[in-house]
Amino acid sequence: MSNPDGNERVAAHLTSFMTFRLARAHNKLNAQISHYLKIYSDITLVDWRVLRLLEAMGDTTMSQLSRLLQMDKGQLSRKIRGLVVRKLITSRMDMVDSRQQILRIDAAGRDLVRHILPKVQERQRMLVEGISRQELEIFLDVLARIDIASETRDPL
Amino acid sequence: MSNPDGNERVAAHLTSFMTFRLARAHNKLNAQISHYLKIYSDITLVDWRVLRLLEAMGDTTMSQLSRLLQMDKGQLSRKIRGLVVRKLITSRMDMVDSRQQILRIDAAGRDLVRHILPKVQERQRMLVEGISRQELEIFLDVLARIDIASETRDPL
DNA sequence: TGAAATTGGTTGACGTATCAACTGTTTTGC
DNA sequence: GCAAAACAGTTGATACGTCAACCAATTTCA
Repeated sequence: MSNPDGNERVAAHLTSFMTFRLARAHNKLNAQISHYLKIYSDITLVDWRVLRLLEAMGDTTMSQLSRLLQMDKGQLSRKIRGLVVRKLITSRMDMVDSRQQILRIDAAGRDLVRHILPKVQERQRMLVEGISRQELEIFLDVLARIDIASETRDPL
Repeated sequence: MSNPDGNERVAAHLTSFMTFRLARAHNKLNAQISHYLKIYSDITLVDWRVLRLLEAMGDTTMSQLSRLLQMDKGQLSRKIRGLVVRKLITSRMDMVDSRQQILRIDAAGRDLVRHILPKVQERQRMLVEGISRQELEIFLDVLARIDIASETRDPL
């Protein structure tokens, strides 16, 4: 890894504030999409992600959602209850493993997703406007690798 | 480890959505760095970012930090107060514009940054291990463009 | 088989983020 | 030069995220 031509130094410079920039972009993206969701519905960003996942995946469980969304299971538990109360999703006990419950999106939830999705996709399109496919692929690839690398919690 | 059934496969397709992936990576990175900060100090992630910025920028103001961190000014106000109380930074009134106050990192704050920074940089290095310089440059460039694009709040 | 460990989910406590209202200060524009 | 607008920062209400304790069901393995 050590490189006499200063590549490492340059890389160090590049990566300084990398997570900082990522956090910044993330915050702005969240603020933007929350704003849109507020205009077009009365659901929050997390609600949206849960509904979107349930719509795409079909039946699933809380712990699976928790892993996918990389979200606290306690918080998710409360969010799920809210969605059930609002009749956007349903929850029934799993007959095989009675610890878990099977979540399914309801007709109303599906309607909501289908109403909002085009607008979200349009925003998505605007975000990546002017970015080439190749650049986007590299971006997503690097992001995925960072995602994986951020799993280790070994002391440094 | 969870075995990849059909649901996971569909979910993998769904997570190809960029903001979703970005949020996920962001959450994992935050959890990881907060964990490290807890081990090596008693400051939070936001505290760290403020100190790091102040150390790198020299004197600045709250509103400038708010813009840079893309963070709520109210919350920042409370965080700043905490840092001042702990004598990690100082705050004095701007003689030219008495609305604002000038923030500066204190010796103790600087020491803290210098103590933690090497460990943060080491983690940073681990994160980007195996990613070429060119890929990194593209990644950061795309990130910057997404950051800019996420500013618009025009109705879709 | 049965004790110990793991897993799915709930709840409470507490810190943090967000939104809005508010004070005081400076700038803008007629 | 003055009223209106914009700006810097503070505070309060409330929603959200995080951590840890906990219960019940299931799996592990000596």
